[in-house]
Amino acid sequence: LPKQARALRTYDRVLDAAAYEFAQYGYASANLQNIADRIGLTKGALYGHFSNKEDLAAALAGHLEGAVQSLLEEAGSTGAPALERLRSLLLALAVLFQSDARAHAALRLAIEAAQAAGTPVPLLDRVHAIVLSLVGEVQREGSWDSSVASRPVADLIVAAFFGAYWAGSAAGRTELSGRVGAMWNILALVLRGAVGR
Amino acid sequence: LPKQARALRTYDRVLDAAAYEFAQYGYASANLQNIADRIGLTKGALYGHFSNKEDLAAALAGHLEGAVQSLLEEAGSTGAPALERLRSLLLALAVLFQSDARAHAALRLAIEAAQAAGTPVPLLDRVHAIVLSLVGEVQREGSWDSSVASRPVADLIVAAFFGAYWAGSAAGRTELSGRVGAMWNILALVLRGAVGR
Amino acid sequence: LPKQARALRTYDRVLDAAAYEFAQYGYASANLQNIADRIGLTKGALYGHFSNKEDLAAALAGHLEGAVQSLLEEAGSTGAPALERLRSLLLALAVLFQSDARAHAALRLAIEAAQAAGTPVPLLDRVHAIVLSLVGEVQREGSWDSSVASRPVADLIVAAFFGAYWAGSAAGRTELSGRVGAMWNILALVLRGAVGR
Amino acid sequence: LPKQARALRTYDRVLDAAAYEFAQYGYASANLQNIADRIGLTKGALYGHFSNKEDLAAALAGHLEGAVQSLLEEAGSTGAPALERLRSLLLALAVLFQSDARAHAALRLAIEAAQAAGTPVPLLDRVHAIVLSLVGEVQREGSWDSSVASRPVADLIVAAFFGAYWAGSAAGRTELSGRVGAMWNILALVLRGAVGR
DNA sequence: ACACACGGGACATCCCGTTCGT
DNA sequence: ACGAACGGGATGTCCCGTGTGT
Repeated sequence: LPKQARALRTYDRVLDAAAYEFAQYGYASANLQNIADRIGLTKGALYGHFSNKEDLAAALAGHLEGAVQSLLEEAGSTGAPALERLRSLLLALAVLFQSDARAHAALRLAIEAAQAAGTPVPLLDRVHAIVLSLVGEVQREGSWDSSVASRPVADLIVAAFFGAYWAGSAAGRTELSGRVGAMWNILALVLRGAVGR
Repeated sequence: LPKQARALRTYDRVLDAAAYEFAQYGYASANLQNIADRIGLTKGALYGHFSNKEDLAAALAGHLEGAVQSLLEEAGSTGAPALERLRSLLLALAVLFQSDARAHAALRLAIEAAQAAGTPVPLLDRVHAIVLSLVGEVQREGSWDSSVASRPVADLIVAAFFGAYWAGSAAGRTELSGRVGAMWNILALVLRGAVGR
Repeated sequence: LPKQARALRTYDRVLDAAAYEFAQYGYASANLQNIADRIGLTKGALYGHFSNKEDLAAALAGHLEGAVQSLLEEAGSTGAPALERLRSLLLALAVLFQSDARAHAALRLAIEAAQAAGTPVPLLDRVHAIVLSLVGEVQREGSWDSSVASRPVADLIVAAFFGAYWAGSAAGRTELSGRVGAMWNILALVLRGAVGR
Repeated sequence: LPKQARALRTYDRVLDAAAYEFAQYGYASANLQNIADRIGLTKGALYGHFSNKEDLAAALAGHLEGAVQSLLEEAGSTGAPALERLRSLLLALAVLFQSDARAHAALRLAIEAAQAAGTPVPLLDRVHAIVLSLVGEVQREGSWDSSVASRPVADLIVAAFFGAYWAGSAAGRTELSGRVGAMWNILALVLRGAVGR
């Protein structure tokens, strides 16, 4: 673990540089030389902070894990109506992936790893489970039509938000949260409207 | 000529093997030796059909291009109500990416290339444009509420369908079209419901 | 496994070049570039024959293993007096390590590995066991004094012969078998002489 | 001064740590970080005492040089029968390499260097010369048969003792002097026995 | 036309030696 | 003076693309 103040800052700069590189090129094409160059370091200097390329990716994954964990816990609490917690969760995720380059990169790496291994993406599974649970609560609270199966609704929500992330990641991330907000309004409108029928 | 016939078959087998490799590992980590091994060929034989790795990817991209082109043209025709054409387009895309390994791989490669270049994915842009146009038509036809801005609706639809693709690609592609159909039902229900209010 | 005639020759040339490099510099300091240069190859070409540096060392070890195995089996047979078999074994080992560069290198690598791991050298243990057994036979046959403990005699023989190898390896290997022969004469003389007393 | 005293102690501890590392892994694979870790220092601190890796090895070599020099001078003196001086020299060398980790390491490094340079090991040459001289004296004193050529006898003795060192270094160095003593008894027995013929 | 071997180059890894800050 | 961070370079690994033989 780094002990000096400068080392902590360097560690962070390395992590950020790696995030941009991984997000742009993926794991295999990410170039440690580029990462070092981005912050004026040498490859040898990186080795003092991370023991190898995979370790860099793991650090990003840990960062994402922590950020998502707190959001999911917040969404699982009972302090607010389920509808509000669901909306907050989705917007918070949108803001996270838009503003936090490390989370952005870690998500890409997680998806790549899952595709290579032929396994589901753990993060998406967990988010889906929470969303599914919240949709059920919202329906029981009477805000949304209970006759609609909750699983397709959860599928739709998760797919839409992560799909927006992918589509938006190429188109420029600045507008992600705005578009996610607009999409949410549409969704909420129609799901609420379905109740009124 | 029989020689040409076998060559064509080999060409196709190479393309399929490359599709699976690219879909699983992405461009950079795809291994030409593995591709050759998948169909019992040697690397040297590959170069009789494709001049290099990029050429393989280009062939897959061309395949996807052709398949999508016909779907988009169909959606742009005027032979059916816009709502039906929109539904058909989305389901057809779902079936395409689920059943056609080459399209699946080409989509991943297109997204990777766009992310590396920092440009939008042309395919997604084109689909989005068509969907946006169709949503407008549906609204003008009175099937959906015209007071809702059509762009967020198109965003939602595109994001949801390609998001479902990504989420589903990890979770097993067999159920993709089923889930897409269910999601479509939800969307159509609520968008129609909004009209009824 | 290499299939073509040229490949077999190249494989052998690589093995020889590696033997000289490993024998001279040991495992860690052996340079694959040097090995390739010795036979006018590139490092990349080596990769077609050996998957990595350790694999090269393993091939040499396998070579030594086979050579020693046949010598030990010959020494364990019963076709000749034990004294003669013991003498033949030692001279054959001397000739082996003097004339076979691969065996020479493999022995050095085996010793290095054993030192790093803190374990005994399997090869030396096996030779010692055979020698100990043969010494016992020689004593029971009456050629050597039975009142002398056989273990120190075996220790002496093994130590002398492998020690001669080490001392001789630096001083030039050409005279190894000659010196070993002379040493053997001394040993046989005195051990036989002890009987006569 | 107390400062100097501590520095001397640290210097010694570094030397010991380096000895164990060099003895186990050889020069190339010895890791300065490991050496520092063994005694709770950092690499930077090492460079306060030694200017580089080679300097560390040179210090060990100097240590061995001094120890061997005194033994050889003792063996060259005329205060005792040659047979006794020869026996003492060999046992003293055995004890040295068994108990003194620095001497042990330095011997390995000396042998490695000689192998890399293609030159004989100076230490072994000097020991061999002394032993050869002593064997001649012993023969002239009438303790051993003069008709036996003294060079092979010296070869045998040197090879046996350094061979025992190598074989024993892997098998555990604790019993080295015991085995050397037993081997000496065998040698002395037979060489004396040869006289009796 | 295929199979195998080979050339070439890029990259991750690794560690020695130095330079900062404390 | 000690220790962490850093620079630099060498080397093993790996794979794409080309040749040579069958």
